[in-house]
Amino acid sequence: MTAPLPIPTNDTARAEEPVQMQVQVAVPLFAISGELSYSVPTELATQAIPGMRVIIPVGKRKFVGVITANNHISSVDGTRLRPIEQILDELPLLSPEQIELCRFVASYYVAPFGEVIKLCLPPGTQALLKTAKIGKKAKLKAASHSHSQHAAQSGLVAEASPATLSPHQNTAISTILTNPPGAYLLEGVTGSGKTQVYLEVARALLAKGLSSLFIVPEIALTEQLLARLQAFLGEPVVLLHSNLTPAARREALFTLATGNARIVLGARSALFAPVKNLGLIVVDEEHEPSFKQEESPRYHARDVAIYRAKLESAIAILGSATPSLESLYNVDCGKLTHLMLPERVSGARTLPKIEVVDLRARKAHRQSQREDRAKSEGSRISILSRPLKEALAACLAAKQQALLFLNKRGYAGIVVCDTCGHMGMCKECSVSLTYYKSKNAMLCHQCGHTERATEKCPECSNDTVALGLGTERIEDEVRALFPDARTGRLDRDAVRDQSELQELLTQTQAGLIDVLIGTQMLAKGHHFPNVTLVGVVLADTALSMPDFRAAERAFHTLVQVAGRAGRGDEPARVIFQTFNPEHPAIGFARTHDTEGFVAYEKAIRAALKKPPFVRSALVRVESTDPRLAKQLAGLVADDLRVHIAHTNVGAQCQVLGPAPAPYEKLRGFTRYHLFISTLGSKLRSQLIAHIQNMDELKKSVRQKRCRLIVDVDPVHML
DNA sequence: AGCACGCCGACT
DNA sequence: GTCGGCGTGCTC
Repeated sequence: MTAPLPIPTNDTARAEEPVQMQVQVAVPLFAISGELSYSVPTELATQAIPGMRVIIPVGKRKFVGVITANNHISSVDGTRLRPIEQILDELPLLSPEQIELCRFVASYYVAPFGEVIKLCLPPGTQALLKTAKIGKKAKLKAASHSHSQHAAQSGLVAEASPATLSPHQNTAISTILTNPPGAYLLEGVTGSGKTQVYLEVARALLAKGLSSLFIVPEIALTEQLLARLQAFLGEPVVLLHSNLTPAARREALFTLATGNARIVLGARSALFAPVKNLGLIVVDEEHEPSFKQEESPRYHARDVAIYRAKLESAIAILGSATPSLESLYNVDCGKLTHLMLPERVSGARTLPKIEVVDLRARKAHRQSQREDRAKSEGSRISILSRPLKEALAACLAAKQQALLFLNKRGYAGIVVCDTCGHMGMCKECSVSLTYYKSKNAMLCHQCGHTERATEKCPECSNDTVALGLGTERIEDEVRALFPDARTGRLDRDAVRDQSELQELLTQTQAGLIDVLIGTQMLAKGHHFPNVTLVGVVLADTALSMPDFRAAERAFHTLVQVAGRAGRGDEPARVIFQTFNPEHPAIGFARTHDTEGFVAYEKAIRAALKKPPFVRSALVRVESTDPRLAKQLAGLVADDLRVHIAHTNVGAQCQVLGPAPAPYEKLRGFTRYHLFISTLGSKLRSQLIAHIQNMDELKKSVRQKRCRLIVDVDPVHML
């Protein structure tokens, strides 16, 4: 075939040529990281608008893509392009701001653009189109209803404001509403009325015709906020989270895209929702690690929220009782305005007093422990200290409820032979198997592998012992100590889906459970008015994580768990059991001293050059071939260091590693990682681009001999 | 992810 | 001289 002849042109000649339209289309195809260009048949030219979905040919197959840009070209240039086949919408499904948001997320988090665009699309359409069938229902049509009609389609009536807002609440609300749209960190202890501030701001904006988007860390928390939003705003609220059926999700997106709802509540992915006239984005519990998506695109909802709010000239409010160091740093940089609600609203109790039980001191009470042991089921020393047991007894006697928190599932974390030391390990992951007494099984918390519990050592046939603590064991012990108490367990093993979770929460709130034992899930913002005792069985577990944020997370969790107590009328007690009573995360949590903890932790991060004082990225090489993973990670590190030396940026960055990841083996993949930190984000992008361009690495990735994972602003170091 | 292209050995 | 192996690279 001959090459197209270069056509001599000048502006006049070009202007006389027939003009044709060209569009850029984002294709949700894994290997295509950007957009592809297509010509638009003349009969469709006026209908092809950015934000609309189209069917386009790619190779021999057809896909649904999204038009991200359009421009006129000469028809001569256009002959090289394949034409789009069909336009699927009559109105853009994505706003220009949504497209720009996706562009930012794709470039900042180094994710394929098409993959990010998928976050905005209704389910189904992004898939490969074998036979291009898009139902009529799926089409976004120009028909629209007015808001007033819709609010009338529901019969909701807005509820009046509570008679009294605290002075601090009033100050926060007026600061937010009287200034040009800005980004705020709203810090307030549990019970200080943060939600009321969100509601008042949202209502004021609704009156101006502006929509609001509420993001919560997990689906379970949407329920209580949903009720308050509907009652207070008198508007239908669109729920958006990954648990929706495809049909429900589709309907939610189309309702929003056609401007038929103005209040959205959802989990992190709701940030990409097609909200019209956006006036406010609220990120509640902004310190929660679950706002970071742990698969591509690995975006952080809190940071994307700030970006989207800015893009749409909307207000952003990040709320927390225990703000992240990142947000406090952004306050120092002037990117966020700090608003405080320093006290609980009138009517709510003061924060509960927290007692720390030093588990080391129990050595002095060996004798009494032996007596306890004889009384309980004859096993090892009791997990519950005397003060916690006594508090539990008193709580139960008073017909009140108790929560026991332990961040470990199962009965015991390790099954070991006490003769030869053999330990039950997962064959696919470098972790020990967790013993479950109820299932008489051992299972891997990483990959789910399950095997029968071994009473005899597979190596030497002697007896094995189960060591360590888990929620299942706590429940066992509580039942043994208090046979009449009704216990419930709140963890991923006991509660498998949203409906089971809701049921357990309802039961607890109805007083059908006396002692609720659980993991993380227990700590989140649930409201338990009758809980007067919160026990943290072992505050140390979170501190031992191999992660520079371990102390911060431990502090957050402890404060949040403690905050579950004393939300009703009765005074409450909180007891932390620990082997490290003098650890700052525990000490500052004990006195609810966020400021003190932050000052302590900030100094450490600054000295160690860790986030939020530097920009970071975690680069991981994974392979089923352990040698290759190690070798490639080493190659990446060497190459990167040479590049840094050549470009003379050594003073502005740091490369740690390569090192085996904390879970060195996971689901059969051996994992090595590098931690990169830089002073600015531009240098970080450059270093990441350099890694992605390494020939040998690219080749191995292409041949599927390894995987490369780049996590920008990582939250978990695992 | 597919699918074509192209450069090597075994066959008619 | 031709068929087909799969390693490599592209998809507007």
